[in-house]
Amino acid sequence: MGRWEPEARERLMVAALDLFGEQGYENTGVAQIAERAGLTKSTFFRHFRDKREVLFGGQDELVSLIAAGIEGTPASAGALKAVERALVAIGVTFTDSRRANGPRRLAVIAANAELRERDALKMAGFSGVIKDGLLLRGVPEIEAAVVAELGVLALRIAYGRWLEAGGDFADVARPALEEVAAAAAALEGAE
Amino acid sequence: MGRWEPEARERLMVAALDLFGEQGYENTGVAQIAERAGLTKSTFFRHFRDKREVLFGGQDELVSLIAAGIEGTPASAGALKAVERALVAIGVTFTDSRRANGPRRLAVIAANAELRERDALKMAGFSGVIKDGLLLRGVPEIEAAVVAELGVLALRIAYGRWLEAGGDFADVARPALEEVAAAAAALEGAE
DNA sequence: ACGGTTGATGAGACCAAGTCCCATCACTCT
DNA sequence: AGAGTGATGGGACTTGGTCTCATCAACCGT
Repeated sequence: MGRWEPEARERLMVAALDLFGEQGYENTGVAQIAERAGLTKSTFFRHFRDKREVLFGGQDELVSLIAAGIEGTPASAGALKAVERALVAIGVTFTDSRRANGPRRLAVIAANAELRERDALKMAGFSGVIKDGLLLRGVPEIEAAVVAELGVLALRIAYGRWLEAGGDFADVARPALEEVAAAAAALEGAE
Repeated sequence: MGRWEPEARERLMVAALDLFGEQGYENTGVAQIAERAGLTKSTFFRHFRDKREVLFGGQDELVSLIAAGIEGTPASAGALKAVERALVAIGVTFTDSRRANGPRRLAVIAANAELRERDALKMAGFSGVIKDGLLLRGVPEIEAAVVAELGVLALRIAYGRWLEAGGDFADVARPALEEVAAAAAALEGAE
């Protein structure tokens, strides 16, 4: 059965999310996920490097979009503007179907330390691309690191709001970044 | 042999770092680490929840110190000042022996995705305690998140400099936080 | 000195994640 | 039809991680 059925990857992701939600991430075996998708363990690991990645697919695409968004920003613009363009750029991947699964996905990740690890690394990856992109534009080291962290924070905030409210991701990303930047600029000195 | 020898945990950490450096993290088995320490696999997992944690011990202590550092800051002080106190507070754990192993440890972590994941989660954990501590002080949500991220960034920067230069951790942590805060305050708007 | 208790360890069975290798089947092209 | 291609099935194998039970040294009270 199921052999050569299209979208094996999609089927695996759906099956995994369903099972994780029903019985928890740790109580769900890879073989079980594959079975529900009409496939086998071998095929699962052909599509995903490990069990976690079935929940974190598409990161490479986001990284590319972020890098492109920064690189495509006029050299005259500031670092924050470049990050804003990056956040807007990734909006194209935030589709309705992703939004539908978002809350379940977040709940599963929040309930498991192994998945939180992967999520943290994913965010660190975003931060890294942003920082590297800014360094290429000549932004000083510390400023690049600061803006990268603030950008990722804005991304997380915007993602949460987008899951709740829907609509165009850019419409939540821009205000989120502005709020974060405003909070940063308003800080009093530490001495 | 080696039964009841003191500091089994220490011996395991040293053996692990040695073996990871010699032959890589992935080519080193838990049984091998335990053997070099004169112990067994069972005992290894009694001291560390998993293979990675042998490189990340002491996080709980840091988290406690951070929380205490923030809580012990006068309510009149700003968020940045509380974070500064937290960074100074963790300085007591940065001993000479830790500094001696630091570079090797960083190299091993950098070379392995699994370990980078754990490291990223560790940093996210720090960020979380800081943020929670600031929220308890009445700092607004966004500002707390911003300052927490900046604090962790300063922590990473300070740790790198401390590994190079040595001395009192507080003497590198304070300037690092000031630089980060200054870079954040100097940002131009995103519009 | 003796026996019981405690606490860390040893030993081994066991499960699941992840790797490898090879056979198989559907589809395509010539 | 026959060969090639690419995704899949299947099973052996390694290793991280869990669990249970036995063991042994130190301590403690009588």
